[in-house]
Amino acid sequence: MTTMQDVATRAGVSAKTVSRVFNDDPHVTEDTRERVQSAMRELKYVPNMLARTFREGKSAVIGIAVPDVADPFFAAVTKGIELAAREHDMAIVVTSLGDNPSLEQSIIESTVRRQIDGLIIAPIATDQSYLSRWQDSFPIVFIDRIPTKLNADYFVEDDFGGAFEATQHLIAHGHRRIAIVGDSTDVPTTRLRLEGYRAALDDAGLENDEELIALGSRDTDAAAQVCKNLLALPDAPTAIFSSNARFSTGVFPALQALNRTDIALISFGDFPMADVLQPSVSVIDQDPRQVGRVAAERILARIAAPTKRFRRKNVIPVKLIERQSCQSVRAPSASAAMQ
Amino acid sequence: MTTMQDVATRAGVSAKTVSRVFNDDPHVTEDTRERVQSAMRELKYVPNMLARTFREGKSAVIGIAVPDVADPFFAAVTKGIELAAREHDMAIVVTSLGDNPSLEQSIIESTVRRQIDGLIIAPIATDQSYLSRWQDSFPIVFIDRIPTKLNADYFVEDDFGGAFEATQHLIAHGHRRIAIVGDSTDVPTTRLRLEGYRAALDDAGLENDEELIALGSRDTDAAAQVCKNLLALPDAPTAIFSSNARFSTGVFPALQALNRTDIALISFGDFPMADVLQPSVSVIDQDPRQVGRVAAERILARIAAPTKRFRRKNVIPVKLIERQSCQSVRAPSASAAMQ
DNA sequence: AAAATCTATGTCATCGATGACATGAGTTGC
DNA sequence: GCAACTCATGTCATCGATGACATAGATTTT
Repeated sequence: MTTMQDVATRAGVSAKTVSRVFNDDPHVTEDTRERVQSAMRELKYVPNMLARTFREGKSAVIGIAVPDVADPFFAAVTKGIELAAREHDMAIVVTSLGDNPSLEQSIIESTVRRQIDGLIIAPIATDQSYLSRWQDSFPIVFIDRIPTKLNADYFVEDDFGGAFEATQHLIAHGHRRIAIVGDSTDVPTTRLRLEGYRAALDDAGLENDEELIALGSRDTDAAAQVCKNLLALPDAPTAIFSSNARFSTGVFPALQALNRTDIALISFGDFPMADVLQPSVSVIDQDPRQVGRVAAERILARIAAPTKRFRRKNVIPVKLIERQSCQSVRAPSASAAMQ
Repeated sequence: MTTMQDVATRAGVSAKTVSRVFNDDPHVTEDTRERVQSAMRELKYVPNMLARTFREGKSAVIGIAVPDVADPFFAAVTKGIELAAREHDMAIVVTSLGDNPSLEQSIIESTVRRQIDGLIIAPIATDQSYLSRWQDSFPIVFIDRIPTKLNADYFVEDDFGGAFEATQHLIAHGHRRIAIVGDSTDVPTTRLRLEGYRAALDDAGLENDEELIALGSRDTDAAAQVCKNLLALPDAPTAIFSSNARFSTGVFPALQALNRTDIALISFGDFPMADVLQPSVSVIDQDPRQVGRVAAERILARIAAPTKRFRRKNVIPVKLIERQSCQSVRAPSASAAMQ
């Protein structure tokens, strides 16, 4: 590993002068500059960023913590963050939080030790108060899910609005018995989506049948099972609102396996191939890449202007993409109910 | 930011003693240890990893460079690497190389400056000789694509074998005119898959019709277009071998749009929802998570035993997952040709 | 009892780059 | 001709943690 001192010796100057050349300090003669530069080339000098950033106390790194990097939604968010970060020569350190909320804090702490300059987190636990001690060391931005027991910037999708619109859409297509499938209401996102769902039903004067509220699934397979159970009910739903994209990839195959593609389906969150499935699946689209970008830009803005005030709570609008999965009224009981 | 010195002052000892307590050095009296520990707690001391790793010259970070983090294949690879890395308390710095080969080197260099302890790369350029200068600083492992103009460890899927098997599978189902769709043959991976395809045709005594070799697409949309052109040929193919998963997500919708799901399709690389499409798509499965894990383990093994010798070239077997998309002979011309 | 050994703790230097400040040579102005 | 400046370059200290080595008591060995 070549250091500045090595280059300095080779060029017959002091390390400081090499530093000056490297940082384009104007107070260096053309002659010296050239000698240093060729020494750098000969020795293939590559700066040790660790040394520089350690001195600055910063690392030029944005930490990212999401439930799962391999999830298409978070993968796209990560991409958005990366592209924004690169424009400022910052790198990203990515961490998956997994699905065990009790590990969140320790995973985050091991990231924080690396002196990150900012943290973007989509939390899985129900208490982020442990983050407060770092709030004046570096900016923290929440995405997808709002912080709990902590005040911090966040960028979330319009969970309530999207769920409301999705449910309303199903109602407009004649459905009266609409189920909601999703994970636990411990997740604020899910809670809001449930509220949106309820509000839409209320708005239409429809009953909130608790039997149709099938939340609490832990993974895709569980969601598929829940879906099967719903359809086995005496008074089964004619439509399903899947409150997150990951579970939709479980619900859809389940419907297909039961040969019940007559059941309408709408998904909160687009997912790969949703547009070419048969029937193609209507979704509430969230534009994850954009979420990543705005979160990264907020981090960068806060780094650049630590005292400036910003809007804490940011709700990103979502968009209904209508496809086939709830286009026609396929539910006989629903049309009967309309009379 | 609390430093060891702060803790030391609070506990009335020297920084070194704090360091000893932190690193479980046995030469500390129980009394001192407790005093230091409670000082740490009171001051919420979090070690500055940057300082420690800077001193060691290492960063406890594995760099990952892939064409696109948001691609499901590479997202899964990344996850595999992350899980293996975490077991050794290492973090991952992820970078997307994009699709401009001329940027590869500079993107890698900015990652290397961070004193990474290892690099896992799925390259996009056709010359990695620039990496040679770091080969004795830290281990480098290639995945998915073999290095060009450089000797380094690699873990690739069995491109030739997988393509051979896929093509043979189509042939076994009665297809005689089989097209191959994919990106440029500049990509070694694609070249090998083309060879596997050709070998299978040769084996079966079938002609290699250059008209059916439709490589060189740059993205998903281009692949879709190529697919349309193929079907417009006077003597159109009855089956398509899509040489990568990303393009399959373009080819499938194209077939669907043309209402030509009678055309058999097999994809090199599984992709989300491939199993629930109609028809579900047969694939050559690569197990990206495992690729990530073995690559990470190699990096860790090389760090642990720098002089030990390892197998450089590693080919990971692939597995044909048979689904509906080429189950039955739907190609009339093919069955006619069999007579 | 002196010497050898061990124990708990401290002091100092170090990793690489870079700010603060110093130095010495050259230039300008009166 | 010398003060006042400018400019190129050097020296030193620093960031936080930690190895190498030192020291001062306590304990054991002979």
